[in-house]
Amino acid sequence: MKQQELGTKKVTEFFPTPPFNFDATMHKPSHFPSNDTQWQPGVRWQTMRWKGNYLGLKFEKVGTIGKPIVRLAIFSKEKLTRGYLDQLMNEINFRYDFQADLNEFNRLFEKETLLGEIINRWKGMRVATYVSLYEYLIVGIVLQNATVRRSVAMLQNLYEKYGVELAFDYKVLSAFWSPERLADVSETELRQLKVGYRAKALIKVSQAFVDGKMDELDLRTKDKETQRQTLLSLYGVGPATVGYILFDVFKHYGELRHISPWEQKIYSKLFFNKDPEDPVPVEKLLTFFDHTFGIYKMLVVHYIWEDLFWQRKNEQIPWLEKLIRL
DNA sequence: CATCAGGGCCCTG
DNA sequence: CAGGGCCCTGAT
Repeated sequence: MKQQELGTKKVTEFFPTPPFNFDATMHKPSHFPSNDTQWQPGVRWQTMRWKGNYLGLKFEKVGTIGKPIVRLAIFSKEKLTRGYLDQLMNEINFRYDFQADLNEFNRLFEKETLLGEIINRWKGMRVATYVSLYEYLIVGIVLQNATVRRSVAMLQNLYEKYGVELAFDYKVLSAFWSPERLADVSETELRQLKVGYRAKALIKVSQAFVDGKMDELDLRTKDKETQRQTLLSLYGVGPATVGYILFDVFKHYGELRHISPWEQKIYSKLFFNKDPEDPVPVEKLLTFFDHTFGIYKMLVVHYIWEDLFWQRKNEQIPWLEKLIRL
């Protein structure tokens, strides 16, 4: 892997809408580990490839939940222009959902007996996506039909062959390749990285970004169903992957219409205290979420989901361990 | 040892 | 619209 030294540093600040929970926004314990990021309480490091530049980001918690400030150190090879920085800050505001208004959401659910407790515990948590749409698609594809261990290995292999290592703030973290880099490689070459039949999808998705068929900023201006159809037109991208993207990347808090078997078991346990061996039918779960949580249904699920995985960091949850295919 | 489903999706009939 | 196949791997 090539390495780049990011010696230039520029510090700036964000003012998220209150209430804002730094750690719950900047670290999602349910995500699988990858070498492009690192977190400790109050600090998150992240690599970023944006508009042709490689960047190292270091976010730090400065303010409080009620008066939030996020300090961001941006590391780059060359000095960045004012215009570039302004657009970068807009992009980060969007990806990390810093300007979200969750007042109505909080008001609607904070009084509920069990849910309210969870929402209050993580009050101000945002739907943060740390990568671009293209990069999220790559992650989505390596997740398909694989164990966590295998997905981690696939992404690692791809990083080693096509990615870049960025050295900044005394750390070395991996960063993504450009879509151009993958668009013309052979399927055989990719298959050597143990991605299996996903090779074809990785190439075709890359090509869609290169020839402009897929454009993240343009898609953001479209409505949800147009976004869905556009994403579904990508080879190797189906309803499951698109569901995650509409929520995580495009911030549709009510997007939930696909539930995979392991998620079904977890929801059955959490919401109905049903044994994973005998889960609630998916159709019933979907109707329940829709009727109870409406336009916020996936956001509610996200709070409960992350709460569960935060617990898992501290204590063993035996029934959960069985459902996570490591 | 074999078989099978899977943190899906495509293609066929 | 149902069902088989696909890279692999872990479970049975």
